[in-house]
Amino acid sequence: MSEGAKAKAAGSVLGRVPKSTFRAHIAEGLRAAILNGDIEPGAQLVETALADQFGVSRGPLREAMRQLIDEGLLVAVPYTGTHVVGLSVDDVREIYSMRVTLEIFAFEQIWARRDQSFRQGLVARRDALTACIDAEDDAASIVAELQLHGFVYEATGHKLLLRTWDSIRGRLQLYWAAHHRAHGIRGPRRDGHDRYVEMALSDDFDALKSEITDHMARGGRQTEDFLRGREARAVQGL
Amino acid sequence: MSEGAKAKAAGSVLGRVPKSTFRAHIAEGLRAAILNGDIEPGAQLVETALADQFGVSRGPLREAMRQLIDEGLLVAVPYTGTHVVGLSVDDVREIYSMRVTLEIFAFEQIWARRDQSFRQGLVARRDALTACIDAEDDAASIVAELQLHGFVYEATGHKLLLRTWDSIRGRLQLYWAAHHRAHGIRGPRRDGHDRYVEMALSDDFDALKSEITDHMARGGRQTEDFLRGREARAVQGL
DNA sequence: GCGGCTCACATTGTTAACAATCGACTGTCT
DNA sequence: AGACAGTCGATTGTTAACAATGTGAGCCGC
Repeated sequence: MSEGAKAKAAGSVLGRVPKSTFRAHIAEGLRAAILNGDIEPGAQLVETALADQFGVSRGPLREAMRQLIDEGLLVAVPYTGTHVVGLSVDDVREIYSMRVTLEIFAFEQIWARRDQSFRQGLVARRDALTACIDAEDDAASIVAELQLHGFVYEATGHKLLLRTWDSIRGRLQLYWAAHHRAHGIRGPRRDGHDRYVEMALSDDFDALKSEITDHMARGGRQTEDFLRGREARAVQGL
Repeated sequence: MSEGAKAKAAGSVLGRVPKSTFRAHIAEGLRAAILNGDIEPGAQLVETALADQFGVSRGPLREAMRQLIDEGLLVAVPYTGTHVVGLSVDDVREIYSMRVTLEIFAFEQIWARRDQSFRQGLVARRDALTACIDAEDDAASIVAELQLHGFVYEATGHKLLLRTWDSIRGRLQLYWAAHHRAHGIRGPRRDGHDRYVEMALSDDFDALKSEITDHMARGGRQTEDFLRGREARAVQGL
């Protein structure tokens, strides 16, 4: 994904050279498969089978898996196996509490530098998100919401902050995708983001801070409830 | 390092099984070599040479290098080479601004749960740090200071936060180690940390917040000054 | 003398075979 | 019947050879 961003920044007009390196393709494909739910949380990944499936050798595949491990989507224990990370309520709490802190920090960084292009970019992504919500396209709205929030992190120009957001985004998407697959409907509805963007463009930083806190509290509660229901159903199923 | 912590948690009395997996050893060795300055910032790392030096094949070595890349200590461009990350004042600013936010967040998380063991652990690490400073052992004091701050992150029990701290710690240590090698003396002297710990154990959260902000501002300024001097000297050297 | 081209070298990317380790099954002994 | 040791299969860790790519030197034509 950072490749795409780089290409766009450099001028996307000339059609993006393949740039080789299987590792990147495999990582992308695997990540998509996990977030799509083609591979369930907790499932084991066997290197030989995956290498066969992707049509490559185990070397590049292992490196791609290492990358997903660092992204927090996989967990590996030496000589025994690697699994897709499981879903837990604690993780959701950690993710959302972290998001509150990081996103307020992001706005602190950019607050005085919010220029026209920032406002336009934010509004454009808000509109894209509401369009997806109105079209009832859950998968697209997940991506759109991540891009809306991600835009703030990018706009700060804070590379370390953006890196940290990237390390969280994957797991957040994992939970949202699982929620979407289970219930079909998901996430705060459109007016929630309308208010968020409104505050982000206002001159009242404290109001934005409490809006972010509320926004995350709503999202976190929703995801936690989904998870608890899932756990209850799993116990019933046994 | 997480291995050591795990071994300690499991009971370090029985002398630590090698636990196999070259990858971890190599990563540890390489990281130490970089932080020691045996490999200078900006230097290129050649896989074959390193593999030869470590006495292993390129496979495990590549995976170890991938890990260091994810830690932000190396940068790689496909088919051309991988280098130790260079030192830049922007990075220092980012690291220290991030530290302010993360460390305040950490104390928010643990503030109401500061029990006896937390206080004792904090004081113990403060004492260890002052001992290293009094002994004028710079290398040890760098580690001690990282452990003092790291203890706060660990105490929160916030896995995602700890993970984020881990991703920053390496680069922070890189800058401190470079500073140490250049000047021989480094870091805020002991009373700075005395005050920090005092505030951390007090009941005035706002006072702690401003102490953290000041603490980081001092450290950041010091590191930035060192870097600017280094750059100036490099230009002069050309 | 200078710009572009070719070619060889250095380095990384990839592959397939081999070795080490873990988990479960089975058979035996008490 | 229960517990324990040995063994087998599955999976990951490791290795060395092979292929693809980028870089720079040297050469040629102008």
